[in-house]
Amino acid sequence: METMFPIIEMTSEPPGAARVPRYPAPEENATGCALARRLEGFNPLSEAERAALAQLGGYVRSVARHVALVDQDRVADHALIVFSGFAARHKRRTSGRRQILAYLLPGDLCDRGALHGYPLDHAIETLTPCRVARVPRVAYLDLLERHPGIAIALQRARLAEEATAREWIANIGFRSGVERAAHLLCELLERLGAIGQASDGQFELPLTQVDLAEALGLSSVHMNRVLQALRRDGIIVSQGRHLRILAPRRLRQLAEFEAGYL
Amino acid sequence: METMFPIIEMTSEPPGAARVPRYPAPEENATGCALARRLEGFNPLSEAERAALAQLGGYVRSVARHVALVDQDRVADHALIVFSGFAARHKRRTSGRRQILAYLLPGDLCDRGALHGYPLDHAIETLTPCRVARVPRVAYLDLLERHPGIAIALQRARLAEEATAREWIANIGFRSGVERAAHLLCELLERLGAIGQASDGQFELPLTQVDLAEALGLSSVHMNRVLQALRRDGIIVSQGRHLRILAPRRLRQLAEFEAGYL
DNA sequence: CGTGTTTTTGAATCATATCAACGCAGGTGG
DNA sequence: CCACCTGCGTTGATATGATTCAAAAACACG
Repeated sequence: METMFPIIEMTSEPPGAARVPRYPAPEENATGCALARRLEGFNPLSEAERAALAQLGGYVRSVARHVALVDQDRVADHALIVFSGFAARHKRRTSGRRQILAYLLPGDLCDRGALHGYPLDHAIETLTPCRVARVPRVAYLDLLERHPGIAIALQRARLAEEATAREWIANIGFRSGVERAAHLLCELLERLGAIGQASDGQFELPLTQVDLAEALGLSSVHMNRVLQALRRDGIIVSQGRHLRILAPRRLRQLAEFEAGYL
Repeated sequence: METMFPIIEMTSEPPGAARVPRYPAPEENATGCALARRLEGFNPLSEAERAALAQLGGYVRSVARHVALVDQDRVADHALIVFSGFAARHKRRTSGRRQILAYLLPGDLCDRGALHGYPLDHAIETLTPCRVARVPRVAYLDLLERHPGIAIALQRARLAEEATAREWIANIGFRSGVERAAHLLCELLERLGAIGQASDGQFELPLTQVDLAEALGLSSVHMNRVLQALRRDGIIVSQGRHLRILAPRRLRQLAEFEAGYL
Protein backbone atom coordinates (compact mmCIF):
# COMPACT_ATOMS: atom_id res chain seq x y z
CA MET A 1 0.00 0.00 0.00
CA GLU A 2 1.38 3.44 0.88
CA THR A 3 5.11 3.71 0.61
CA MET A 4 5.12 4.76 4.25
CA PHE A 5 8.59 6.15 3.86
CA PRO A 6 8.54 8.43 0.85
CA ILE A 7 12.17 9.04 0.20
CA ILE A 8 13.63 11.91 -1.66
CA GLU A 9 16.68 10.18 -2.93
CA MET A 10 19.54 12.59 -2.76
CA THR A 11 22.13 10.08 -1.74
CA SER A 12 23.80 9.99 -5.11
CA GLU A 13 25.90 13.03 -5.91
CA PRO A 14 24.62 15.80 -8.07
CA PRO A 15 26.31 15.52 -11.52
CA GLY A 16 28.56 18.54 -11.05
CA ALA A 17 30.08 17.20 -7.86
CA ALA A 18 31.21 13.96 -9.39
CA ARG A 19 34.77 15.06 -10.05
CA VAL A 20 35.79 15.32 -6.39
CA PRO A 21 36.29 11.99 -4.66
CA ARG A 22 33.14 11.05 -2.74
CA TYR A 23 33.41 11.57 1.01
CA PRO A 24 30.46 11.04 3.33
CA ALA A 25 28.51 14.25 3.93
CA PRO A 26 29.85 16.12 6.96
CA GLU A 27 26.97 14.85 9.06
CA GLU A 28 27.85 11.29 8.32
CA ASN A 29 31.57 10.95 8.89
CA ALA A 30 32.52 9.87 12.35
CA THR A 31 33.98 13.10 13.69
CA GLY A 32 31.46 15.62 12.41
CA CYS A 33 28.62 13.21 13.04
CA ALA A 34 26.05 14.36 15.56
CA LEU A 35 25.46 10.78 16.62
CA ALA A 36 29.10 10.19 17.49
CA ARG A 37 29.36 13.50 19.32
CA ARG A 38 26.28 12.80 21.30
CA LEU A 39 27.27 9.28 22.26
CA GLU A 40 30.76 10.46 23.20
CA GLY A 41 29.04 12.77 25.61
CA PHE A 42 27.71 9.73 27.42
CA ASN A 43 30.61 7.34 27.09
CA PRO A 44 33.97 7.71 25.35
CA LEU A 45 34.14 5.62 22.21
CA SER A 46 37.03 3.62 20.82
CA GLU A 47 38.37 4.12 17.34
CA ALA A 48 36.65 0.91 16.25
CA GLU A 49 33.38 2.11 17.68
CA ARG A 50 33.58 5.41 15.88
CA ALA A 51 34.30 3.50 12.69
CA ALA A 52 31.26 1.30 13.31
CA LEU A 53 29.09 4.38 13.68
CA ALA A 54 30.47 5.73 10.43
CA GLN A 55 29.31 2.53 8.75
CA LEU A 56 25.74 3.51 9.58
CA GLY A 57 26.07 6.28 7.01
CA GLY A 58 25.14 3.69 4.45
CA TYR A 59 21.62 3.53 5.84
CA VAL A 60 21.07 7.24 5.67
CA ARG A 61 18.42 8.67 3.38
CA SER A 62 17.02 12.12 2.87
CA VAL A 63 13.47 12.58 4.00
CA ALA A 64 11.26 15.57 3.24
CA ARG A 65 9.50 17.68 5.81
CA HIS A 66 6.30 16.43 7.42
CA VAL A 67 6.89 12.83 6.53
CA ALA A 68 5.84 10.06 8.90
CA LEU A 69 8.88 8.02 9.92
CA VAL A 70 6.96 5.63 12.15
CA ASP A 71 3.22 5.29 12.42
CA GLN A 72 1.44 4.75 15.69
CA ASP A 73 0.44 1.17 16.51
CA ARG A 74 2.96 -0.16 14.03
CA VAL A 75 5.69 -2.55 15.00
CA ALA A 76 8.80 -1.09 13.45
CA ASP A 77 11.57 -3.54 12.68
CA HIS A 78 14.18 -0.83 12.22
CA ALA A 79 16.01 1.53 14.48
CA LEU A 80 15.70 5.15 13.44
CA ILE A 81 18.61 7.55 13.74
CA VAL A 82 18.38 11.23 12.93
CA PHE A 83 21.58 12.54 11.37
CA SER A 84 20.39 16.02 10.54
CA GLY A 85 17.17 17.98 10.79
CA PHE A 86 14.45 17.92 13.42
CA ALA A 87 11.80 15.27 13.92
CA ALA A 88 9.26 14.69 16.67
CA ARG A 89 7.36 12.03 18.52
CA HIS A 90 3.72 12.97 18.80
CA LYS A 91 0.18 11.90 19.54
CA ARG A 92 -3.00 13.08 17.90
CA ARG A 93 -6.56 13.45 19.12
CA THR A 94 -9.47 12.66 16.89
CA SER A 95 -10.07 16.41 16.76
CA GLY A 96 -6.79 16.61 14.88
CA ARG A 97 -5.05 18.49 17.66
CA ARG A 98 -1.66 17.10 18.37
CA GLN A 99 0.85 17.06 21.18
CA ILE A 100 4.54 16.75 20.51
CA LEU A 101 6.06 14.43 23.11
CA ALA A 102 9.73 14.90 22.28
CA TYR A 103 11.92 16.49 19.69
CA LEU A 104 14.37 14.23 17.93
CA LEU A 105 17.47 16.27 17.14
CA PRO A 106 20.52 15.17 15.16
CA GLY A 107 22.12 12.29 17.03
CA ASP A 108 18.84 11.19 18.61
CA LEU A 109 17.33 7.87 17.84
CA CYS A 110 14.37 5.61 18.37
CA ASP A 111 15.11 1.93 18.79
CA ARG A 112 11.88 0.79 20.39
CA GLY A 113 10.84 -1.02 17.29
CA ALA A 114 14.14 -2.76 16.74
CA LEU A 115 14.76 -3.87 20.30
CA HIS A 116 11.35 -4.98 21.47
CA GLY A 117 8.59 -6.28 19.28
CA TYR A 118 6.06 -3.78 20.55
CA PRO A 119 3.85 -1.47 18.54
CA LEU A 120 4.63 2.13 19.23
CA ASP A 121 2.21 4.18 21.31
CA HIS A 122 2.91 7.31 19.28
CA ALA A 123 4.00 8.43 15.83
CA ILE A 124 7.23 9.99 14.62
CA GLU A 125 7.34 12.62 11.93
CA THR A 126 9.91 14.95 10.43
CA LEU A 127 9.46 18.62 11.27
CA THR A 128 12.08 19.71 8.74
CA PRO A 129 13.84 17.98 5.89
CA CYS A 130 16.02 15.35 7.54
CA ARG A 131 18.74 12.85 6.91
CA VAL A 132 17.63 9.70 8.66
CA ALA A 133 19.13 6.24 8.95
CA ARG A 134 16.84 3.24 9.12
CA VAL A 135 18.94 0.47 10.54
CA PRO A 136 17.51 -3.05 10.23
CA ARG A 137 17.01 -4.89 13.47
CA VAL A 138 19.74 -7.44 12.92
CA ALA A 139 22.35 -4.88 11.95
CA TYR A 140 21.41 -2.79 14.97
CA LEU A 141 21.57 -5.69 17.40
CA ASP A 142 24.84 -6.74 15.87
CA LEU A 143 26.25 -3.25 16.39
CA LEU A 144 25.28 -3.26 20.06
CA GLU A 145 26.75 -6.67 20.64
CA ARG A 146 30.03 -5.94 18.91
CA HIS A 147 30.54 -2.58 20.58
CA PRO A 148 29.62 -2.55 24.25
CA GLY A 149 30.80 1.04 24.53
CA ILE A 150 28.07 2.08 22.14
CA ALA A 151 25.54 -0.01 24.00
CA ILE A 152 26.42 1.74 27.24
CA ALA A 153 26.21 5.16 25.66
CA LEU A 154 22.80 4.27 24.27
CA GLN A 155 21.58 3.11 27.66
CA ARG A 156 22.55 6.47 29.09
CA ALA A 157 20.94 8.25 26.19
CA ARG A 158 17.78 6.43 27.08
CA LEU A 159 18.03 7.56 30.68
CA ALA A 160 18.45 11.11 29.43
CA GLU A 161 15.42 10.76 27.22
CA GLU A 162 13.35 9.53 30.14
CA ALA A 163 14.52 12.44 32.24
CA THR A 164 13.60 14.84 29.48
CA ALA A 165 10.11 13.35 29.27
CA ARG A 166 9.66 13.90 33.00
CA GLU A 167 10.93 17.42 32.57
CA TRP A 168 8.28 18.03 29.94
CA ILE A 169 5.52 16.76 32.21
CA ALA A 170 6.63 19.23 34.83
CA ASN A 171 7.11 21.97 32.26
CA ILE A 172 3.61 21.72 30.87
CA GLY A 173 2.12 20.91 34.25
CA PHE A 174 3.30 23.74 36.44
CA ARG A 175 4.83 26.49 34.37
CA SER A 176 3.21 29.45 32.61
CA GLY A 177 3.47 29.96 28.88
CA VAL A 178 6.51 32.21 29.02
CA GLU A 179 8.23 29.94 31.51
CA ARG A 180 7.56 26.89 29.38
CA ALA A 181 9.04 28.56 26.34
CA ALA A 182 12.05 29.66 28.33
CA HIS A 183 12.58 26.15 29.58
CA LEU A 184 12.32 24.66 26.12
CA LEU A 185 14.84 27.12 24.76
CA CYS A 186 17.24 26.20 27.56
CA GLU A 187 16.81 22.56 26.73
CA LEU A 188 17.39 23.12 23.03
CA LEU A 189 20.48 25.19 23.74
CA GLU A 190 21.88 22.44 25.89
CA ARG A 191 21.05 19.61 23.51
CA LEU A 192 22.23 21.41 20.41
CA GLY A 193 25.36 22.49 22.23
CA ALA A 194 26.14 18.86 23.00
CA ILE A 195 26.30 18.08 19.30
CA GLY A 196 28.18 21.22 18.37
CA GLN A 197 25.23 22.97 16.81
CA ALA A 198 24.98 25.82 19.28
CA SER A 199 27.62 28.21 20.47
CA ASP A 200 27.56 31.44 22.32
CA GLY A 201 23.85 31.14 23.02
CA GLN A 202 23.05 31.02 19.33
CA PHE A 203 21.64 28.28 17.16
CA GLU A 204 19.56 27.57 14.11
CA LEU A 205 16.01 26.70 15.10
CA PRO A 206 14.22 25.42 12.02
CA LEU A 207 10.87 25.05 13.77
CA THR A 208 7.72 27.05 13.20
CA GLN A 209 5.83 28.64 16.05
CA VAL A 210 3.21 25.95 15.54
CA ASP A 211 5.85 23.27 16.12
CA LEU A 212 6.83 24.98 19.34
CA ALA A 213 3.25 25.53 20.45
CA GLU A 214 2.40 21.88 19.96
CA ALA A 215 5.31 20.86 22.14
CA LEU A 216 4.37 23.25 24.93
CA GLY A 217 0.63 22.69 24.98
CA LEU A 218 -0.12 26.26 23.91
CA SER A 219 -2.09 27.68 21.02
CA SER A 220 -0.02 29.02 18.16
CA VAL A 221 -1.39 32.49 18.74
CA HIS A 222 -0.32 32.43 22.34
CA MET A 223 3.04 31.00 21.37
CA ASN A 224 3.52 33.99 19.14
CA ARG A 225 2.78 36.36 22.00
CA VAL A 226 5.03 34.50 24.34
CA LEU A 227 7.92 34.83 21.92
CA GLN A 228 7.13 38.50 21.52
CA ALA A 229 7.33 38.89 25.27
CA LEU A 230 10.73 37.22 25.38
CA ARG A 231 11.95 39.51 22.61
CA ARG A 232 10.45 42.62 24.15
CA ASP A 233 12.23 41.85 27.41
CA GLY A 234 15.52 41.58 25.56
CA ILE A 235 15.97 37.93 26.44
CA ILE A 236 16.12 36.62 22.88
CA VAL A 237 16.37 37.93 19.34
CA SER A 238 15.56 35.99 16.24
CA GLN A 239 16.15 36.68 12.59
CA GLY A 240 14.62 34.06 10.40
CA ARG A 241 15.58 30.64 11.70
CA HIS A 242 18.50 31.98 13.65
CA LEU A 243 17.93 32.37 17.35
CA ARG A 244 20.16 34.20 19.76
CA ILE A 245 19.78 34.15 23.48
CA LEU A 246 20.84 37.52 24.82
CA ALA A 247 20.23 36.90 28.51
CA PRO A 248 20.90 33.23 29.21
CA ARG A 249 20.94 33.77 32.94
CA ARG A 250 17.57 35.45 32.98
CA LEU A 251 16.19 32.79 30.67
CA ARG A 252 17.35 30.03 32.99
CA GLN A 253 16.01 31.59 36.13
CA LEU A 254 12.71 32.34 34.44
CA ALA A 255 12.45 28.64 33.66
CA GLU A 256 14.17 27.43 36.83
CA PHE A 257 16.19 25.37 34.44
CA GLU A 258 18.63 22.94 35.98
CA ALA A 259 21.29 21.76 33.60
CA GLY A 260 22.99 18.44 33.94
CA TYR A 261 20.75 15.56 33.08
CA LEU A 262 21.63 16.27 29.47
CA MET B 1 21.91 13.79 59.77
CA GLU B 2 18.29 13.08 58.78
CA THR B 3 17.38 9.46 58.85
CA MET B 4 16.13 9.92 55.30
CA PHE B 5 13.95 6.89 55.66
CA PRO B 6 11.94 7.21 58.86
CA ILE B 7 10.47 3.83 59.37
CA ILE B 8 7.38 2.99 61.30
CA GLU B 9 8.28 -0.50 62.29
CA MET B 10 5.17 -2.60 62.06
CA THR B 11 6.84 -5.70 60.73
CA SER B 12 6.48 -7.62 63.95
CA GLU B 13 3.01 -8.93 64.69
CA PRO B 14 0.65 -7.13 67.02
CA PRO B 15 0.54 -9.00 70.36
CA GLY B 16 -2.92 -10.48 69.83
CA ALA B 17 -2.00 -12.07 66.52
CA ALA B 18 0.97 -13.95 67.92
CA ARG B 19 -0.86 -17.23 68.42
CA VAL B 20 -1.31 -18.00 64.71
CA PRO B 21 1.86 -19.09 62.91
CA ARG B 22 3.50 -16.12 61.19
CA TYR B 23 2.86 -15.99 57.47
CA PRO B 24 3.99 -13.08 55.33
CA ALA B 25 1.33 -10.38 55.06
CA PRO B 26 -0.95 -11.02 52.09
CA GLU B 27 0.86 -8.33 50.09
CA GLU B 28 4.16 -10.09 50.51
CA ASN B 29 3.60 -13.70 49.68
CA ALA B 30 4.20 -14.64 46.10
CA THR B 31 0.65 -15.21 44.95
CA GLY B 32 -1.15 -12.28 46.54
CA CYS B 33 1.83 -10.05 45.88
CA ALA B 34 1.15 -7.10 43.61
CA LEU B 35 4.71 -7.27 42.32
CA ALA B 36 4.36 -10.86 41.17
CA ARG B 37 0.98 -10.22 39.60
CA ARG B 38 2.26 -7.22 37.77
CA LEU B 39 5.38 -8.92 36.48
CA GLU B 40 3.36 -11.95 35.42
CA GLY B 41 1.36 -9.56 33.31
CA PHE B 42 4.52 -8.83 31.35
CA ASN B 43 6.19 -12.22 31.33
CA PRO B 44 5.14 -15.53 32.87
CA LEU B 45 7.33 -16.44 35.82
CA SER B 46 8.66 -19.80 36.87
CA GLU B 47 8.08 -21.26 40.30
CA ALA B 48 11.67 -20.40 41.23
CA GLU B 49 11.19 -16.84 40.10
CA ARG B 50 8.05 -16.45 42.15
CA ALA B 51 9.91 -17.81 45.11
CA ALA B 52 12.72 -15.34 44.53
CA LEU B 53 10.22 -12.49 44.54
CA ALA B 54 8.79 -13.77 47.78
CA GLN B 55 12.27 -13.53 49.26
CA LEU B 56 12.12 -9.78 48.75
CA GLY B 57 9.50 -9.67 51.48
CA GLY B 58 12.40 -9.55 53.90
CA TYR B 59 13.30 -6.07 52.74
CA VAL B 60 9.84 -4.70 53.23
CA ARG B 61 9.21 -2.00 55.78
CA SER B 62 6.22 0.14 56.64
CA VAL B 63 6.53 3.77 55.77
CA ALA B 64 4.21 6.53 56.90
CA ARG B 65 2.43 8.94 54.62
CA HIS B 66 4.30 11.90 53.12
CA VAL B 67 7.71 10.42 53.68
CA ALA B 68 10.48 10.97 51.16
CA LEU B 69 11.70 7.64 49.82
CA VAL B 70 14.32 9.13 47.54
CA ASP B 71 15.53 12.71 47.47
CA GLN B 72 16.25 14.57 44.30
CA ASP B 73 19.92 14.78 43.25
CA ARG B 74 20.76 11.83 45.46
CA VAL B 75 22.38 8.72 44.13
CA ALA B 76 20.33 5.92 45.59
CA ASP B 77 22.09 2.61 46.00
CA HIS B 78 18.89 0.67 46.49
CA ALA B 79 16.02 -0.39 44.31
CA LEU B 80 12.65 0.62 45.64
CA ILE B 81 9.61 -1.59 45.36
CA VAL B 82 6.14 -0.60 46.47
CA PHE B 83 4.22 -3.51 47.92
CA SER B 84 1.19 -1.62 49.10
CA GLY B 85 0.01 1.96 49.21
CA PHE B 86 0.55 4.80 46.75
CA ALA B 87 3.72 6.80 46.22
CA ALA B 88 4.70 9.35 43.60
CA ARG B 89 7.62 10.73 41.66
CA HIS B 90 7.54 14.50 41.70
CA LYS B 91 9.39 17.73 41.11
CA ARG B 92 9.11 20.96 43.04
CA ARG B 93 9.51 24.58 42.07
CA THR B 94 11.10 27.06 44.41
CA SER B 95 7.62 28.50 44.88
CA GLY B 96 6.76 25.20 46.56
CA ARG B 97 4.35 24.19 43.84
CA ARG B 98 4.85 20.63 42.79
CA GLN B 99 4.12 18.41 39.85
CA ILE B 100 3.60 14.71 40.24
CA LEU B 101 5.32 12.90 37.39
CA ALA B 102 4.04 9.40 38.00
CA TYR B 103 2.15 7.42 40.57
CA LEU B 104 3.87 4.38 41.99
CA LEU B 105 1.21 1.78 42.73
CA PRO B 106 1.68 -1.59 44.43
CA GLY B 107 3.98 -3.65 42.23
CA ASP B 108 5.73 -0.60 40.78
CA LEU B 109 9.35 0.05 41.39
CA CYS B 110 12.20 2.44 40.87
CA ASP B 111 15.56 0.91 40.10
CA ARG B 112 17.33 3.90 38.63
CA GLY B 113 19.52 4.24 41.66
CA ALA B 114 20.49 0.61 41.83
CA LEU B 115 21.21 0.04 38.17
CA HIS B 116 23.01 3.19 37.14
CA GLY B 117 25.03 5.39 39.41
CA TYR B 118 23.14 8.53 38.49
CA PRO B 119 21.57 11.05 40.81
CA LEU B 120 17.83 11.16 40.36
CA ASP B 121 16.27 14.15 38.61
CA HIS B 122 13.20 14.00 40.82
CA ALA B 123 12.08 12.95 44.27
CA ILE B 124 9.88 10.07 45.40
CA GLU B 125 7.47 10.36 48.28
CA THR B 126 4.70 8.28 49.78
CA LEU B 127 1.19 9.63 49.28
CA THR B 128 -0.33 7.14 51.70
CA PRO B 129 1.12 4.80 54.30
CA CYS B 130 3.04 2.21 52.31
CA ARG B 131 4.86 -1.05 52.56
CA VAL B 132 8.07 -0.56 50.65
CA ALA B 133 11.06 -2.79 49.99
CA ARG B 134 14.49 -1.23 49.74
CA VAL B 135 16.60 -3.80 47.98
CA PRO B 136 20.38 -3.24 48.12
CA ARG B 137 22.08 -2.91 44.76
CA VAL B 138 23.94 -6.21 44.94
CA ALA B 139 20.90 -8.21 45.93
CA TYR B 140 18.92 -6.60 43.16
CA LEU B 141 21.55 -7.21 40.50
CA ASP B 142 21.87 -10.75 41.74
CA LEU B 143 18.14 -11.27 41.40
CA LEU B 144 18.14 -10.04 37.80
CA GLU B 145 21.07 -12.20 36.87
CA ARG B 146 19.72 -15.35 38.45
CA HIS B 147 16.24 -14.94 37.00
CA PRO B 148 16.16 -13.75 33.43
CA GLY B 149 12.40 -14.06 33.35
CA ILE B 150 12.19 -11.37 36.00
CA ALA B 151 14.68 -9.23 34.12
CA ILE B 152 12.57 -9.42 30.98
CA ALA B 153 9.40 -8.56 32.85
CA LEU B 154 11.17 -5.57 34.36
CA GLN B 155 12.35 -4.38 30.97
CA ARG B 156 8.78 -4.44 29.75
CA ALA B 157 7.61 -2.70 32.89
CA ARG B 158 10.07 0.02 32.05
CA LEU B 159 8.67 0.34 28.54
CA ALA B 160 5.22 0.63 30.04
CA GLU B 161 6.41 3.32 32.40
CA GLU B 162 7.91 5.29 29.53
CA ALA B 163 4.66 4.98 27.60
CA THR B 164 2.74 6.21 30.61
CA ALA B 165 5.01 9.23 30.90
CA ARG B 166 4.35 10.09 27.27
CA GLU B 167 0.67 9.64 27.90
CA TRP B 168 0.88 12.13 30.73
CA ILE B 169 2.61 14.71 28.55
CA ALA B 170 -0.23 14.41 26.07
CA ASN B 171 -2.81 14.38 28.82
CA ILE B 172 -1.67 17.60 30.41
CA GLY B 173 -0.75 19.14 27.08
CA PHE B 174 -3.90 18.84 25.05
CA ARG B 175 -6.81 17.79 27.23
CA SER B 176 -9.18 19.91 29.32
CA GLY B 177 -9.50 19.47 33.05
CA VAL B 178 -12.40 17.04 32.89
CA GLU B 179 -10.76 15.05 30.13
CA ARG B 180 -7.52 14.83 32.05
CA ALA B 181 -9.28 13.53 35.11
CA ALA B 182 -11.19 11.03 33.01
CA HIS B 183 -8.00 9.81 31.47
CA LEU B 184 -6.27 9.44 34.78
CA LEU B 185 -9.15 7.44 36.18
CA CYS B 186 -9.01 5.13 33.15
CA GLU B 187 -5.32 4.65 33.73
CA LEU B 188 -5.77 3.91 37.40
CA LEU B 189 -8.55 1.45 36.67
CA GLU B 190 -6.34 -0.38 34.23
CA ARG B 191 -3.26 -0.41 36.42
CA LEU B 192 -5.10 -1.39 39.57
CA GLY B 193 -6.99 -4.03 37.65
CA ALA B 194 -3.70 -5.56 36.55
CA ILE B 195 -2.76 -6.19 40.16
CA GLY B 196 -6.19 -7.37 41.20
CA GLN B 197 -7.09 -4.22 43.08
CA ALA B 198 -9.93 -3.15 40.86
CA SER B 199 -12.95 -5.07 39.69
CA ASP B 200 -16.18 -4.12 38.10
CA GLY B 201 -15.06 -0.54 37.63
CA GLN B 202 -14.53 -0.09 41.34
CA PHE B 203 -11.41 0.48 43.38
CA GLU B 204 -10.04 2.08 46.48
CA LEU B 205 -8.42 5.41 45.66
CA PRO B 206 -6.56 6.60 48.75
CA LEU B 207 -5.54 9.92 47.21
CA THR B 208 -6.70 13.40 48.15
CA GLN B 209 -7.98 15.81 45.55
CA VAL B 210 -4.73 17.70 46.01
CA ASP B 211 -2.77 14.58 45.05
CA LEU B 212 -4.85 14.27 41.92
CA ALA B 213 -4.63 17.97 41.09
CA GLU B 214 -0.85 17.92 41.34
CA ALA B 215 -0.68 15.05 38.90
CA LEU B 216 -2.94 16.73 36.37
CA GLY B 217 -1.52 20.23 36.53
CA LEU B 218 -4.73 21.69 37.94
CA SER B 219 -5.49 23.68 41.06
CA SER B 220 -7.11 21.73 43.85
CA VAL B 221 -10.20 23.90 43.62
CA HIS B 222 -10.59 23.16 39.97
CA MET B 223 -9.93 19.49 40.59
CA ASN B 224 -12.81 19.51 43.02
CA ARG B 225 -15.13 21.03 40.43
CA VAL B 226 -13.98 18.61 37.79
CA LEU B 227 -14.84 15.67 40.05
CA GLN B 228 -18.19 17.24 40.80
CA ALA B 229 -18.87 17.46 37.08
CA LEU B 230 -18.02 13.78 36.60
CA ARG B 231 -20.35 12.89 39.46
CA ARG B 232 -23.12 15.19 38.29
CA ASP B 233 -23.01 13.56 34.86
CA GLY B 234 -23.40 10.15 36.46
CA ILE B 235 -19.99 8.94 35.28
CA ILE B 236 -18.55 8.21 38.70
CA VAL B 237 -19.65 7.97 42.30
CA SER B 238 -17.40 8.05 45.30
CA GLN B 239 -17.98 7.32 48.94
CA GLY B 240 -14.94 8.04 51.00
CA ARG B 241 -11.92 6.45 49.38
CA HIS B 242 -14.03 4.10 47.36
CA LEU B 243 -14.52 5.02 43.74
CA ARG B 244 -16.97 3.48 41.34
CA ILE B 245 -17.05 4.15 37.65
CA LEU B 246 -20.66 4.00 36.54
CA ALA B 247 -20.15 4.75 32.86
CA PRO B 248 -16.78 3.34 31.84
CA ARG B 249 -17.56 3.70 28.15
CA ARG B 250 -18.39 7.37 28.46
CA LEU B 251 -15.35 7.92 30.64
CA ARG B 252 -13.09 6.36 28.05
CA GLN B 253 -14.48 8.27 25.15
CA LEU B 254 -14.34 11.50 27.10
CA ALA B 255 -10.63 10.84 27.59
CA GLU B 256 -10.06 9.16 24.24
CA PHE B 257 -8.38 6.52 26.31
CA GLU B 258 -6.71 3.70 24.44
CA ALA B 259 -6.01 0.68 26.54
CA GLY B 260 -3.22 -1.72 25.83
CA TYR B 261 0.14 -0.25 26.61
CA LEU B 262 -0.49 -1.21 30.23
C1' DC C 1 -15.66 16.03 71.63
C1' DG C 2 -12.28 18.91 69.82
C1' DT C 3 -8.68 19.57 66.45
C1' DG C 4 -6.57 19.22 62.02
C1' DT C 5 -7.35 17.82 57.43
C1' DT C 6 -10.06 17.53 53.37
C1' DT C 7 -13.79 18.93 50.60
C1' DT C 8 -16.83 22.34 49.07
C1' DT C 9 -18.55 27.11 48.07
C1' DG C 10 -18.49 31.84 46.09
C1' DA C 11 -16.53 35.81 43.90
C1' DA C 12 -12.98 38.17 41.50
C1' DT C 13 -9.25 37.86 38.41
C1' DC C 14 -6.09 36.14 35.11
C1' DA C 15 -4.11 33.34 31.53
C1' DT C 16 -4.93 31.28 27.59
C1' DA C 17 -7.96 29.78 23.77
C1' DT C 18 -10.61 30.90 19.86
C1' DC C 19 -12.05 33.31 15.83
C1' DA C 20 -11.16 36.11 12.11
C1' DA C 21 -8.45 38.78 9.48
C1' DC C 22 -4.26 40.81 7.45
C1' DG C 23 0.65 41.23 5.77
C1' DC C 24 4.54 39.56 4.10
C1' DA C 25 7.90 36.59 1.80
C1' DG C 26 8.97 32.95 -1.28
C1' DG C 27 7.69 30.07 -5.00
C1' DT C 28 5.04 29.03 -9.25
C1' DG C 29 3.19 29.47 -13.58
C1' DG C 30 1.55 32.15 -17.29
C1' DC D 1 7.59 40.36 -15.16
C1' DC D 2 3.49 40.05 -13.02
C1' DA D 3 -0.49 37.64 -10.78
C1' DC D 4 -1.38 34.29 -7.82
C1' DC D 5 -0.96 31.18 -4.19
C1' DT D 6 0.55 29.23 0.05
C1' DG D 7 2.70 29.14 4.56
C1' DC D 8 3.90 31.64 8.39
C1' DG D 9 3.82 35.32 11.60
C1' DT D 10 1.15 38.90 13.57
C1' DT D 11 -3.05 41.53 15.42
C1' DG D 12 -7.37 42.62 17.80
C1' DA D 13 -11.59 41.33 19.91
C1' DT D 14 -13.97 38.19 22.56
C1' DA D 15 -14.91 33.99 25.16
C1' DT D 16 -13.81 30.78 28.72
C1' DG D 17 -11.39 27.69 31.48
C1' DA D 18 -8.71 27.81 35.35
C1' DT D 19 -6.54 30.20 39.29
C1' DT D 20 -6.64 32.60 43.51
C1' DC D 21 -8.28 33.95 47.92
C1' DA D 22 -11.12 33.32 51.66
C1' DA D 23 -14.13 30.95 54.34
C1' DA D 24 -17.55 27.51 55.59
C1' DA D 25 -18.88 22.77 55.89
C1' DA D 26 -17.88 17.98 56.33
C1' DC D 27 -14.84 14.38 57.87
C1' DA D 28 -11.50 11.70 60.26
C1' DC D 29 -8.87 10.81 64.33
C1' DG D 30 -7.15 10.40 68.75
